[in-house]
Amino acid sequence: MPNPTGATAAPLAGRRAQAARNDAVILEAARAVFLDDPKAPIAAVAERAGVGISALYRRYAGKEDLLRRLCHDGLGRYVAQAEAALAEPDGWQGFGAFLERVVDADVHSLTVHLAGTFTPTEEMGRDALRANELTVALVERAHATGRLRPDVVAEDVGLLLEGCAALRVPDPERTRELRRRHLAVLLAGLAVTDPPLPGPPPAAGEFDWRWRREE
Amino acid sequence: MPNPTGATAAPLAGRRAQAARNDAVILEAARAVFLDDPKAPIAAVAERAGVGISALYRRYAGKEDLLRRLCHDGLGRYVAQAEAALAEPDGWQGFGAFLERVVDADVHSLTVHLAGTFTPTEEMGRDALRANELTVALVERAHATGRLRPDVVAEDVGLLLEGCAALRVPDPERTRELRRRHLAVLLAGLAVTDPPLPGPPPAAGEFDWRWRREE
DNA sequence: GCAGAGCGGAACGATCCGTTCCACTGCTAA
DNA sequence: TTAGCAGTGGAACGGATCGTTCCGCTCTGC
Repeated sequence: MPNPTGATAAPLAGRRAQAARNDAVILEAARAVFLDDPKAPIAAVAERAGVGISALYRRYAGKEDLLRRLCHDGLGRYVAQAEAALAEPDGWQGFGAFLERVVDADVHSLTVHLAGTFTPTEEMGRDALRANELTVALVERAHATGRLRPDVVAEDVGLLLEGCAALRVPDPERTRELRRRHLAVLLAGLAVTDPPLPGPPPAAGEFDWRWRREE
Repeated sequence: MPNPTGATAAPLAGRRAQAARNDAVILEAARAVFLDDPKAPIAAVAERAGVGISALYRRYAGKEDLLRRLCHDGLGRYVAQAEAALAEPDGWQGFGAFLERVVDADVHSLTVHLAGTFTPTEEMGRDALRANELTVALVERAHATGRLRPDVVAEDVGLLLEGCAALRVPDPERTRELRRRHLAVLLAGLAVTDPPLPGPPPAAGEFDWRWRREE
């Protein structure tokens, strides 16, 4: 195959420009591939991006490095969405909109499902902590509106997201629709009702086991 | 193998007894292992059962055969639970109890998550069809009570189960508790409320793609 | 022109895993 | 008592997968 990059530089580009373009293309491809299957081979990323494997290894020290970057990005998105939600005037609506956006962007698959496949950096730990704080604030604010049933805790958010992220059909757009439907049921169930939830609520750190280094 | 000499009949002893015991032990181990990880190696099953690999291959033609058996078992459980639920007097309570039992027994992981890893038999097709019919009947009956929001369809059940089955922590007992909590939220959300669910409901067969042979 | 950045993709080595195979054990039937 | 064999444990094999390296090529920036 003599033709190098699939992305033909129509007018003028130069090797440097192509490299810069590949930066984005590869990252996007990696996101799509690992979102679909967290254990996908790295070759799949290269193929999806339309580049060779070398282009990948020029940018990342290895698979773990790429995964770490992806996961960190996801964490950043989560934090950004949470901050945006906290800026909304209505606490309950902000809470719902936050969940919807996170589910839509499949941020959960980028963070939790990728965790454990690499050794986390300190900065990621800090970001994870910040994400946690923001989630707590989000739930607190929702509680303040009186619309959220009182026995819901911040850690429940992880449960909801995990449940939504599990829904998956071959068509991505349809997946998004089904997840929204599921989330709508969940949100309806989270609104104030009479009977309290059964069992002790998820404790802090109970969903962190994927992050812990053990085997 | 008939039992010729009237000496012993009830308490099988010796090699025969071990074999009979292994039948159950292996099946149970397989269930536990593949429930935890649908792609687990077959050696893990043998190890968990405390037997050699030969003991496994004496009973099943191969991995696919074992998986098929396990999945078929799960399908049977689903059908049995559905039939039991249909026998309950209250349609809404029966619906909820059915979901709870299916989630508790992790039947979903045994059926849907194992599908696609083997070529299904005709009988499994028939059972799957029957499971579908029962689910429809269950939802219909729940609707008849007026407690279930009208825009919920039978295929939504798959969504709920998928969402619950996705919840998982290292401790199985805790996993069960968290799933119950999640299910309680979902059930609360399924009760009658004002706003209709967004998007078209999941269509029939939309979740069958795992069953289809394609790649 | 030319040095080298950037790239494609074959090749390599390390696992991993399903399956087969063989030696061994201790019932069971004669 | 003993020959035969059902039942078993586990090493060994062969195929597949995948991360990573490496080599030769192209084209750019100077």
